[in-house]
Amino acid sequence: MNPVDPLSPLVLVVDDEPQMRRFLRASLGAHGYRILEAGTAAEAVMLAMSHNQAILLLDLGLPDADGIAVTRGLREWTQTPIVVISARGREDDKVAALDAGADDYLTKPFGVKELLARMRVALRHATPGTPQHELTFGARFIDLTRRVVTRDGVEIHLTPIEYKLLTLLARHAGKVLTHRQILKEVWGPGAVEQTHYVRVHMAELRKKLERDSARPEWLLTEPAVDYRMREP
Amino acid sequence: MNPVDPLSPLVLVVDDEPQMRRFLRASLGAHGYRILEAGTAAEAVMLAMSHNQAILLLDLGLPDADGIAVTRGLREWTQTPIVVISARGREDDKVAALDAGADDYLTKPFGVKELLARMRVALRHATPGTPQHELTFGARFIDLTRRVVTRDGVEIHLTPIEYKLLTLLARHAGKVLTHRQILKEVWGPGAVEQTHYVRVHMAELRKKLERDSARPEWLLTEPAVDYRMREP
DNA sequence: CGCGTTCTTGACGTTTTCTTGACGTGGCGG
DNA sequence: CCGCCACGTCAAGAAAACGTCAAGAACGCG
Repeated sequence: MNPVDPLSPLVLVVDDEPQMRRFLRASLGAHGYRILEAGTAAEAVMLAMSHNQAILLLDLGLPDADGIAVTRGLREWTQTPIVVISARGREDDKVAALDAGADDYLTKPFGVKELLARMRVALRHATPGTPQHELTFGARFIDLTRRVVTRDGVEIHLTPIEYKLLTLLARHAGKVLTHRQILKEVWGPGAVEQTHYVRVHMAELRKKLERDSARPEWLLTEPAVDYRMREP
Repeated sequence: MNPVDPLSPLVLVVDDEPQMRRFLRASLGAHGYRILEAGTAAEAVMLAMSHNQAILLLDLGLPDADGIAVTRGLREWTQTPIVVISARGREDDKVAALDAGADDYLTKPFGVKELLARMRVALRHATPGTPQHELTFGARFIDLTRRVVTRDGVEIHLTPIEYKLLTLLARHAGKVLTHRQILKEVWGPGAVEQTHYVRVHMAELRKKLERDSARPEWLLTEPAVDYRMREP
């Protein structure tokens, strides 16, 4: 799995020890996960709210709050799987964490392979039907897990290139992308000169997604540079 | 919770040691669970098919079959949570069991409180009130326990590969699956390049399941990506 | 061993998608 | 005002992907 593939699950790692974070970043990154890191409970909650991560790895020994309370707090508003990683191995700790809403509990030290296996379990539990990765633009939805795009509730068929192009722009919404960047990502590094490709396929995308393709609301042109998608 | 309340969760305990079963019967019974017991894999599968238990506690060291294989077999047709309880504590054993479809893995000896907590986690993961032993789409039914497919009430004979292909698509209804994913799941990781297989067998499936195989209503093609089953 | 079923493989026609070139439009500076 | 440049549009043909059929290999079973 490509590390920057938008379909690879986003993991929010919460641990105050930089060493542990480095370790997890390396291990998970090598297995195709995208990582988000937090060192405090406050940071963790903030990131959890602003990002649509697929799973959360939570250390209980945080400097600014009790991990059990953090878990309970998260469960008030999100169902993202939470795997607790803790140095505390007492049975009561496990029971408390699991009853607070955690989905699994691993005691340090643990094996990476077991962690990955338990993460896979947690990820496949994610209730089917609820997309973990969804992007919204106006009345348009991009369901990244199902690879389905809808507009006003109606499904829109996109060819592979159109879909790639759209997700690329959507992931970098608000940012201006140059021809070279787009061509490299969608067509591969060999086609960096074919600026024509982008124009043709962008036109096709606009026809399908914009109300009036002559006056685009979302897929905007940045003259002399290239394209940009409006932020939601 | 009243111990004899018919609404209390039914637990299928699979372990060949009578002592262990007695222990679990007592512990779980005291917490209001109803118990069903099996000492062999064959017994376990039979009971699992005839009863609608809420959760399954499975010992890996059974006399007549490998616990991993039992797990995999059960996962062909049921989504009942499976908590593995094993004396084997090696990381590879855990990974194998979890990847085979188990939802949790406890190493003997374990604390009852932890077991109960993990059972609560597994139970709250279970999709509320829907024991998925049957899939429906249109006038077609897939009975996963009996491995029988019907259309308009008439039974349809499917070859093993067709059945695998159909259940794969049906379980991921709505999601677009790439030919790589399909080939890996149905034919195994070695056949990832043989995109032809899918086309031929998909055609066969459509002939049997669709009214007009030229204009499929359920088994849809996603050009240049692969296939997708319409959601019910 | 012979039978029927299922799977693999190849060939070929059809459909969809991509590329490519021609041409139109509009802003901007000379 | 004109021409340049970058972008937008359209359509034709090439390329890739898909659907179908059928022959032969592999498999399981009596």
